[in-house]
Amino acid sequence: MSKGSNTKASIINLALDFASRRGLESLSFGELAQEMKMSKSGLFAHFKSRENLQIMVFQRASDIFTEKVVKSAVRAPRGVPRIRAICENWIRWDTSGFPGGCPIITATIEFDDRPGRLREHVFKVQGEWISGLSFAAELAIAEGHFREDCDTKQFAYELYSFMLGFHLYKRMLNDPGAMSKSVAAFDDLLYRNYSEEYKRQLKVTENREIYS
Amino acid sequence: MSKGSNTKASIINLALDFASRRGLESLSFGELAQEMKMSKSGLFAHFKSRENLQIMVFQRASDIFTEKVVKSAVRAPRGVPRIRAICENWIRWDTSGFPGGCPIITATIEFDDRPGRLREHVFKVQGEWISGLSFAAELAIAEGHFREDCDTKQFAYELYSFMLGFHLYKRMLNDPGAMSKSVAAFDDLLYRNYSEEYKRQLKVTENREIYS
DNA sequence: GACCCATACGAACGATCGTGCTATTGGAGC
DNA sequence: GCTCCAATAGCACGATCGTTCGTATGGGTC
Repeated sequence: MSKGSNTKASIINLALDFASRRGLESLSFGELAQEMKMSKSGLFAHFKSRENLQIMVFQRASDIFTEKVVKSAVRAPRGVPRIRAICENWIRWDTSGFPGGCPIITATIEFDDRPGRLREHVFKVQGEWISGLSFAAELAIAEGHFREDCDTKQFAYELYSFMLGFHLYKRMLNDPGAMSKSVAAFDDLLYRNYSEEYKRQLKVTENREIYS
Repeated sequence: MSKGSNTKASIINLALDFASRRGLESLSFGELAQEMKMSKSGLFAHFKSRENLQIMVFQRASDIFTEKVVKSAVRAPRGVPRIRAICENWIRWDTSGFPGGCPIITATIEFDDRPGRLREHVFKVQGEWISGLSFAAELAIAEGHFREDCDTKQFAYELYSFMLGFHLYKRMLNDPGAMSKSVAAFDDLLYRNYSEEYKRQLKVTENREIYS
């Protein structure tokens, strides 16, 4: 632990910042060493190979993702509140925390046609995330928030698509309306899947708020 | 024209295949020269710099896009038919034609945080495309196909998001249901924006078909 | 036939790449 | 205080990178 692991963690965090901006393929030992003010070979010794470095950096990204987006959302009650928490956490994740936005999206586009260990990692993380979104929708059905006939896989696809759209509007187009467009899309997607019962509950709550 | 321009066009087409798989940053004169069976310096002479090569390759991608997706769709009648044509053309564009799928998406993620001439090109192309989607929705309103209160910019955002989702599901996840999920999402998005009048017309047509 | 200019080639440059090998260090455990 | 081992440094390697330069070549124009 201590010394060695500390610098290793620092290196990975630094590399993660680079990767979020210019991708995992842009990582080089030389550049990282210069930024870390240490020798290239000393830095290299921590990873044994470039591919290992890339994998560890991506692993770190997905760990932070699990912590900040998934685990944090699981604290919210099952059903719609949890799904809303997922959306909020995800937007925050892509907006702040990384200079270049969600490094997982970047890695996905980067490696979708590059066979190898890294692609397998990305594939796995993406698959689990999408399964998680579907599962959250299943829970929403179980809670009576979503319609019984809600297609949870379709829901996951549409929700994730809007997240990708946000990333594009925010990072490439610098659209100041990126957030409001995404929120509107999220809201509408949720509403389309609400059960009649849940809509009724919402109306009651609304009225209570209005007339209280 | 003739000799020189021919080889130059061949180089760009070859580079475009590479770029669709591994991105514009992965292009190197050495590799291209080897594949083209010509000298590195001979190939270099056509472009003067690597950045020029990347820009010309991206320009070529957007030219093909305009031809195969935009111009082809404009031949369809204004309104919903044209929007449907856009969706179909786009899916075909991302599915076939390039070994690694839409090179514009790849370039967008790659350069969204790399200031420079290339980023400006990508920004411009993306902006025009999204404006085009909004405009198609405006025409649909004018034709009476879409509701008067349709938010065309929101429509463009959602439509483009589903395209990004398709790219992800198809290329990274290899989901065989990518196409059906996208078509379902497109259909639903359109339906949500239909005017009452257009829905009525559709029902009549449906009935005619059923009872004819 | 002479000339010209676009096209391509070969060789070389400095830089950087990933990756080995061999010291040197410096702190923890005895 | 000594020993040991993990952490870091130094140096070198072959490869590839983008780019430059000088030179051939060969088809089109006078």
